[in-house]
Amino acid sequence: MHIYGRCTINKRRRPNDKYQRILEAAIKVFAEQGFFQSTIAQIAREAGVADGTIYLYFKNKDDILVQFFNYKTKQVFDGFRAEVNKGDNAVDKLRNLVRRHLAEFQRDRNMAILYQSETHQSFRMAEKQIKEMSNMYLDIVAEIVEQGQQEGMIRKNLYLSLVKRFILGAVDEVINTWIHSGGHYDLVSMADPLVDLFIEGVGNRGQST
Amino acid sequence: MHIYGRCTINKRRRPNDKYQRILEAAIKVFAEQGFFQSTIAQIAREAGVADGTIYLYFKNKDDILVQFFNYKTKQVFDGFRAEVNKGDNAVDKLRNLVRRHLAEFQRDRNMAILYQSETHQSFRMAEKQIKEMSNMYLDIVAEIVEQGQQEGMIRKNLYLSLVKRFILGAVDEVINTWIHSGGHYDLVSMADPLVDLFIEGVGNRGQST
Amino acid sequence: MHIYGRCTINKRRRPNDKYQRILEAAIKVFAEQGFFQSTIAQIAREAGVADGTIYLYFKNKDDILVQFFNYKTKQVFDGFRAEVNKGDNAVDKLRNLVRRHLAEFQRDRNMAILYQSETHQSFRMAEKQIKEMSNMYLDIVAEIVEQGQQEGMIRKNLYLSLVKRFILGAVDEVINTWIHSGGHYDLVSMADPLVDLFIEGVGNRGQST
Amino acid sequence: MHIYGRCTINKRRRPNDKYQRILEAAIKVFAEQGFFQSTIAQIAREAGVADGTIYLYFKNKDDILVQFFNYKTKQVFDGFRAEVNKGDNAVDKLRNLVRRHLAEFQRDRNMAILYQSETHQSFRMAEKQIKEMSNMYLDIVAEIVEQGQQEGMIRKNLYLSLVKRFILGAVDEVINTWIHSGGHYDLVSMADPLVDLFIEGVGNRGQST
DNA sequence: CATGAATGAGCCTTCATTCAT
DNA sequence: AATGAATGAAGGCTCATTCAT
Repeated sequence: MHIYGRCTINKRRRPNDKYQRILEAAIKVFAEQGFFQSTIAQIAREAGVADGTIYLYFKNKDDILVQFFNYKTKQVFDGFRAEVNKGDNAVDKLRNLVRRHLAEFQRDRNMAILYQSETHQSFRMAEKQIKEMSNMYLDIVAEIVEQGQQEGMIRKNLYLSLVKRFILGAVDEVINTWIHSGGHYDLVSMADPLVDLFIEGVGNRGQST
Repeated sequence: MHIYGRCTINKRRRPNDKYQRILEAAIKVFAEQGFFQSTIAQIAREAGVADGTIYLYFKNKDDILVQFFNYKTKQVFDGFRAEVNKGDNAVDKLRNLVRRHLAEFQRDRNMAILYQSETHQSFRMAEKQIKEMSNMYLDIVAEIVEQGQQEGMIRKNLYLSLVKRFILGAVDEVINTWIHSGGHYDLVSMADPLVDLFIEGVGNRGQST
Repeated sequence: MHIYGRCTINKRRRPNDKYQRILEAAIKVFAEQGFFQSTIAQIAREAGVADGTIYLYFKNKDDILVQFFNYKTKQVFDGFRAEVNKGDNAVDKLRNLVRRHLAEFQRDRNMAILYQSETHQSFRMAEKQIKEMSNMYLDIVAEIVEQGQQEGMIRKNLYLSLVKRFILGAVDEVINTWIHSGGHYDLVSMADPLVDLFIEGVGNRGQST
Repeated sequence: MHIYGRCTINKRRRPNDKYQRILEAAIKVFAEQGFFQSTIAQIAREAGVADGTIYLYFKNKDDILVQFFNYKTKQVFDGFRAEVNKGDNAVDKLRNLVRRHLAEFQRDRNMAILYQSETHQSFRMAEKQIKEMSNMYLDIVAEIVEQGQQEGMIRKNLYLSLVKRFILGAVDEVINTWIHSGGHYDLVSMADPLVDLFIEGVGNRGQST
């Protein structure tokens, strides 16, 4: 009995470990070579397991990508809302969102790379998950903007759904550039200037030059 | 006599025709299924030629993608500069750029899809071409911004390289959303509101709410 | 305990088995159709494995040929030296060499065919291995001849490097003829008459006719 | 009648030129890369004609090889007989044969390479032609040997069919070595020492060392 | 006669997935 | 649970051959 107890403890921990290891390994390999150019064998080697073992934790290759969005990315995006709520006003909240977004993607570069790649495909493996996450993000932005409008910090004559994309797109591209430049500079420091651009735009409002 | 005239016309057009037909077919197939999930056989069928014929015009599968950037996309981007120059001031120029950008990508949706996909990969087939084109775009934006600063329409305390990404990213995301929503609305109509956001931001500058 | 012993035996034999089976199958197919006209599918069918399995044991099609020379042929040629050493004098040694040569090639007709084919190509897949083996053979012959010269059984006014080719060539051709005639007569019985020709030549030395 | 005469002259010369050019080009390409690794396109380029033109003169790729044996090689071998007949006695004739053999193969190295390759294949494209030519050669040798036996220069207790292979094989191997060494030395100078070996063998006939 | 663009059958090789151990 | 050998379908690419010009 106590013999099996030991096993059970191991079983609940170990497999989970292995799930994590495989997922992380896959993210790394996918990030480096792209999903279709990565092989199960490469992921297995990176994870230090046998090829077949992967199929004990994932239905198939596609499923790894789905799990990436379901588990890894979801977690990150869920953190956004909490972070946003720490802000007092709309601008603070937006700043928190952008800062956290950049921070998380900087913290896990492989995730950042894979996320950027897969969300910009035409035929997306995890369409549902991506749409969901993207919508969550856009909803947060929408809420912030609407709150800001009520607070008087954000103007009202805005095409809201465009504003959402405008903000997400800018952040995305900042990340994308960071990725393709090798990721050697600090991404978070872009947050404040970026939010400033969102709020103020580039226009000169009548001040002297 | 005039009989032969007809023939000559045909003869000079044919080879070019086939290159074009294959390239267009490939762009369509790539756009629909992604580069790696597309097969030479599919492209050939779409183009109405035999599989082997493709290799008379392209070195290999990868080369088709490179040619896409070298030929199709390059042409589009080259048109941007001319369009920009038609503008009188910086804001006009920016508006022209964004409008043309959206118009071209709307005009050729498959190109838009493929361009968006491939430029956001981590391992990019046509890295050189993409970098070149991206830089050209960013240079144009930079020139516009600098001109705007001299004209007094754009404020001077700006992190220029961030502004470039900010603008490109927003446009990119607008296109991306349009693509994933099925491309059933007018993309060009987003140009003016978008440029407005670039210039004015979303902030409320002290007017009454 | 002894239970595992059985398993170990099986486990250690299996992989080797498949390597052998594929190699033998390949030799047979190559012998029958020639290297370039043979397909991986044919070899796989002959070996009773799937096409892909071949690539678990061989890098590619060319590698099978290289392994043939590295493994199969090398082994045969290594046996020559031992056989030669059993002879007392030079003529005995030569006789042993030729006899063993013919015997081995007769014993494995497919090997004989493949060896003859590939060593006479202009562009040889396994150039290095072939050169090495050929040189080993010629060296053996040279040693025999030199010993024979010291023993006084072989005359001294000889162009040694020509003698080597003279002997190897004659043996080769005897094998070649045997192959192309269907291999239905005894090859080894040619050894003694052949060595007699090497030693005595065809000339009539003044004896009465 | 005379009408056709004119045409015949033209027709028989011009096409013949091209036929020759293609055949020579093919021999060169085959010699360099082997039959199966050579392409019609390579041959066409080497001959300075279009791919399709080759099919006006040859039925297919295989046919080029057949024509090589039918035309090129046949011609060379036919010359052997005439050369042999110039000899007075058997040994002279043998010397003439070997000398001419080596001379012809030295004169056209590509022919030599191709001939050696193809005659040693197991599955031979031009089996009939090769057998025929080989037999012609062996017949000549047989005649010489028999004549020599009558003349008393060649001993009678010989296994004739073995002697034939013995001689052909030695010459073949001398050529083969010459080919694989780069063909930079004089092949014909091997003729006399080689014939000496045929006649005298390597044995020491009782003379003091 | 000559051309060379077009064809499409065929082959090598990869790799996701399975399953006996 | 874990393994990794085995599978075989699928795809990129080549090239002998044809045929309209």
